[in-house]
Parts: sequence; structure tokens; C-alpha cells
Amino acid sequence: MHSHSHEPHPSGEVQIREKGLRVTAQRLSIYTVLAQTSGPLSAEEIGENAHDALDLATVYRTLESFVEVGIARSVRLGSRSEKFELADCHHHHLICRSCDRTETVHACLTPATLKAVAAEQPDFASIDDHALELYGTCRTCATKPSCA
Amino acid sequence: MHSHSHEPHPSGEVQIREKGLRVTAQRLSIYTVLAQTSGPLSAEEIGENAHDALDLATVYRTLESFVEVGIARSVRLGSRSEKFELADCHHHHLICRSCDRTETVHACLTPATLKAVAAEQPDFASIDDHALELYGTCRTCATKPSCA
DNA sequence: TTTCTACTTGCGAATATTTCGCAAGTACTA
DNA sequence: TAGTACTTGCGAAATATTCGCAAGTAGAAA
Repeated sequence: MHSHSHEPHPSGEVQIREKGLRVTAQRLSIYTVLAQTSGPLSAEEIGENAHDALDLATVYRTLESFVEVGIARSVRLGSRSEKFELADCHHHHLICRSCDRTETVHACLTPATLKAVAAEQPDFASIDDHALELYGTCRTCATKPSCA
Repeated sequence: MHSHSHEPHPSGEVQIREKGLRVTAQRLSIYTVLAQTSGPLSAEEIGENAHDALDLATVYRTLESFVEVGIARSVRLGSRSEKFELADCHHHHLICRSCDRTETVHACLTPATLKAVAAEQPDFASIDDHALELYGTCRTCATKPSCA
């Protein structure tokens, strides 16, 4: 019973096919880059890190599809550009104000807080997701004398 | 003793001068637009709503100064463009996924949660601010049959 | 009140980010 | 193995934001 394994298939082939998207070299490549990185990436960063050269329009279109089917998630932090990450599990971000370094945080709102908010907002039928970004200073930057 | 009043000066003149910025017609105009609106506005929206015609570059530069001195705050919600609001009091946003309608929410993270997060992140020297965006569906959109 | 100077503004152009249209290529179906 | 619909790369457009510079102006100083 252990021969037809359920390996996670790191390349993303299974995940992509499962969602009804066609499997192409470009999509696998983009999935791989996302899977290998901890923080969110911009379209440009994804294109640069991809093994093969990818057209930026392709990267954007692929990410749009990925977000649509739930493979990836779009994140807007302080930077000008939109960033993307795999949508594996719910989490939040802690961002250093001075160097933009981003860490993943698993702490989250308590269900009680969410419930209280929902009760406070009669104009909304439902609240189904949220994003939390924490801002601070990382130790590296805190040590640097250069920062005002 | 009640003659030299401490009126809030709705135009923002006092607030701008207090921060060491020069008071100009453009800055007052931008401050007024921000003060009269409940949700965050894009630079373009601010320019359009201002009483006098303002160059967009001026709007951007003014907002940059405002953010720098703490008069305004930059907010990145789902939209492509950066948005701004007065930094009067700490609050968060509830955004309708379908129509982008944005409401202000005063509920917040508990100090206990913040403390727990800080303890979890040894690489950060300090966590001094956070942004929380809640996503949902407003009643108007929930009622519409058009939404998938 | 006048002058001086540094800070601001408007304008136009540059840059950055994201999207679009189209012709050529390719994954999947039968 | 061929057919069809979906994808891609390319170039150009659309959108968002920033920059350089000359002219204008707020506020300090005289």
C-alpha cells in the first residue's frame, strides 16, 4: 500500500494540473521559484530567479492564474510592486522598515477578535480573510549606526 | 483665559506648521481633502478632489512629506496604487472584495498577541506598528445576483 | 517692510510597473 | 497523430510614480 506515494512533488506539476491548468515549463519554473523562497517575490524577481528566461508578461499572466485557482496569493507590502507567494498556509509578515527584510509570522488574530470585528460591522455580510503586516526594525539594522 | 482658543483648525495649517513644514496653498488643499474623506485616497483622487488644480508630482511630493513627518500614512490595500490617509488615530480597514468599498475598523490586535509575536521573532529588535486588512463582502454586493 | 535664501511648485520627460494584442508554439484530447 | 484551445514571447500601450529644472514663494533676517 505504500508504493503509490503521495510525495509533495516539489516542482508543482501535480498542484498545477489539479487546478485544471495546463502544465508548461514556464509554470513549473515559476512554481519552483516560489516554492524555494520563503518571502513574497515580485514578478521581476521571479523572472530573474527562474531557471529559463521568462518573459515578464508570462510571469504576470501565470501569477494571475495561480492566484485565481488558489495556488498563489498576492501580497502588497510597503514596496511599490505587487508580490506573490505560494498559498500553502495562512500566515502574516513582519517587515523591517529600514531594509525591507520580510519574515513569516504564524501568530494570528484570535477567533474572538474576528468575531468582535464582524459584529461591529453591520454593513458587511461576511469577513472571510485578512492580512496582517507587522513593521519593525530587524537586529541587523538596529545595530547599524547609519540609521537616524 | 478663554480667548486664545485651541480650535482644531480644520484646514491643517497648525498641523503642517507644527511639523516644521512650510504652509502653502497646495499643502492646505491636500490636507483638507484628506480630512474630509473617511477612507484612504490615491494621489490622483486627491488631486481631483482638491479645490485648486494640483500637479500630480506636487501631490506625490506633499504626501511624501506628510508621511515623513507623521501627518499622513500610506496604505496599500488591494488596489494597484498607493493610498493615503491622515494619521490621526490607529485603525484598520475592512475591504469588500467585490466592490473595493473600504470601511474603518477600530478593533485591533491585543497587546498580548503583539507581545507573543515579538517573542517569537528573535531576529527583530522591535515591532512598532502594524497594519491589518480584513477582506469580505459587503451587504450590497452579497445581495447582487451578478457576483459569481 | 524689504531682502534673501532655501524650500516648493509646475511642467515635461524619464522610469517603473503592469497589461494588451497578436502571431507562433504547444499541451492535452480524442 | 491531428485538432483545438490555451500559452507564450514580443512589442507596444496603459498606468503609476519620480526626477530635473527654471520660476515662484514662505518665512527668517535685516
